[in-house]
Amino acid sequence: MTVSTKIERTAAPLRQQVVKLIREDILDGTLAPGARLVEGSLCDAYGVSRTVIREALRQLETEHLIQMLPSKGPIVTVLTEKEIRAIYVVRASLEGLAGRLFALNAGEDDVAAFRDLQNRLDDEYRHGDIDARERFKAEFYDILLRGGGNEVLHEALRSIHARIALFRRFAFVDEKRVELSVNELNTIIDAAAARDAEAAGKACEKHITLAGELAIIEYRDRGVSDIAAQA
Amino acid sequence: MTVSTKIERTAAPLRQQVVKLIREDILDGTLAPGARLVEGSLCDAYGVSRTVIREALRQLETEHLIQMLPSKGPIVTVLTEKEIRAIYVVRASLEGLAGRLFALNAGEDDVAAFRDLQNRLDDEYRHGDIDARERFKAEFYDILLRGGGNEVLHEALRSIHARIALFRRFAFVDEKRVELSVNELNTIIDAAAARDAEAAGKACEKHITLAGELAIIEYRDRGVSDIAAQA
DNA sequence: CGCGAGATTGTTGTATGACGATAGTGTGCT
DNA sequence: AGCACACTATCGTCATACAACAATCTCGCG
Repeated sequence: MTVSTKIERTAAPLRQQVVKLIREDILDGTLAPGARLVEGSLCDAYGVSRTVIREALRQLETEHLIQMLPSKGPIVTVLTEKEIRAIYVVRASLEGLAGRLFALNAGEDDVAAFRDLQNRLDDEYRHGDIDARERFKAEFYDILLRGGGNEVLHEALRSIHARIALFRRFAFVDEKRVELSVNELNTIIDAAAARDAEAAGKACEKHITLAGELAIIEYRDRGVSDIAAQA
Repeated sequence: MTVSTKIERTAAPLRQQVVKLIREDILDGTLAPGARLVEGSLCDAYGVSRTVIREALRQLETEHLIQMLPSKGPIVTVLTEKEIRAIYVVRASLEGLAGRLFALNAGEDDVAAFRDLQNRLDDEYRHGDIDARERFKAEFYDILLRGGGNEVLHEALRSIHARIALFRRFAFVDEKRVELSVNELNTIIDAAAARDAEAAGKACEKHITLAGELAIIEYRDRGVSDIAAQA
């Protein structure tokens, strides 16, 4: 159980802080897919009672970040190739919707934010390191979804992004993919700013469809499936 | 706390049975939007410990079926008009995807099941009572999503359907809407059986967009918002 | 020396009781 | 009547306990 920080007992439901910490540890790979989450260890690691841990696990389970093996306990979710494909299909569709909604509903300030982002694309994304790219992409989605004005979609995509966080990172590593991404992002922003809902939607969808194909390739190349075996 | 059944202490995690029971009580209106869910009462009602109840609440909260009011406790989620709109927009998009996926991926047996359903459309849906229509629609989605072969989409739509279960019922009440639905369902099934992904997708999407408009009208007509006021 | 039965351990599922914090409610005093 | 204060209801959290079950280890027996 090698886990990042302990918890500071300040304010806001403890369990939410715990959920956040565990989620972060899963998303950044500290807790690898297949890793067991033993309640007792988590109590020690985060310094809270089993009650809190268990409730946090319940939530993470509902978010599909962990799976309960019957009479064995929770493990970090191990995705199969089929599941990854399925997720990317849904994700592509939802992000297509996000693109359309932005074009339809975004305020001028959102468009301006997109344009600003576009200006920083070269510095921060093309020439940035992995973390910079990740931050950039987070900001991109922030603007895209805020502009779309659909909180339900926002939440749904947040959930989906979390489920495949490990694979999303791959896209930031492959330099060839980064070049493609830059073009795609430019296309999306241009279409969105031009209020061309159809084009923006298609561009977003295509962007994710390609990302999905890359994710599958990476999934096969790297021994991600090995991790599953250890379970 | 007027709640349906007690729990029989047999097998399968108690909390899952409790989640199921509470969920059913919410979906069928036994627990109305805005109703408070007091842990103690739930313990009595379902005959389990607070531990179990609290974990169940955590899950229902993540599913958005209940909301936690800070320092007040959980209530059955009260949807605003804006949220309903947002949900229907996402739902329309996802069901559009479901239609396309069915056309692309369904096996001949799925198509046959659809055709069979189509034959029963008149008897069971057009001339059925509300419960019959609800069952029919459930079967429709079962086939549609099974044929699409995307479990992630299946799950996402299951969740969305649960969130607006109360509004979905409206569609089964309005006779004029039922006639429209019959046509739409016929269109969907025809397109899906013809493997016309584009047409099937569009038909599914349109079906839900119309349903969403009806839901909003019903939401305004009936004093659904009154319930929110009591919170 | 190997193998299987039984003991031991690790972990979850569930229950119980306790306590502080907080918000709502009621009561009594002015 | 108005306001302050005590009381109550409820949640959040903790600690503890125990049964059920699986995995593992051990020891005795062939």
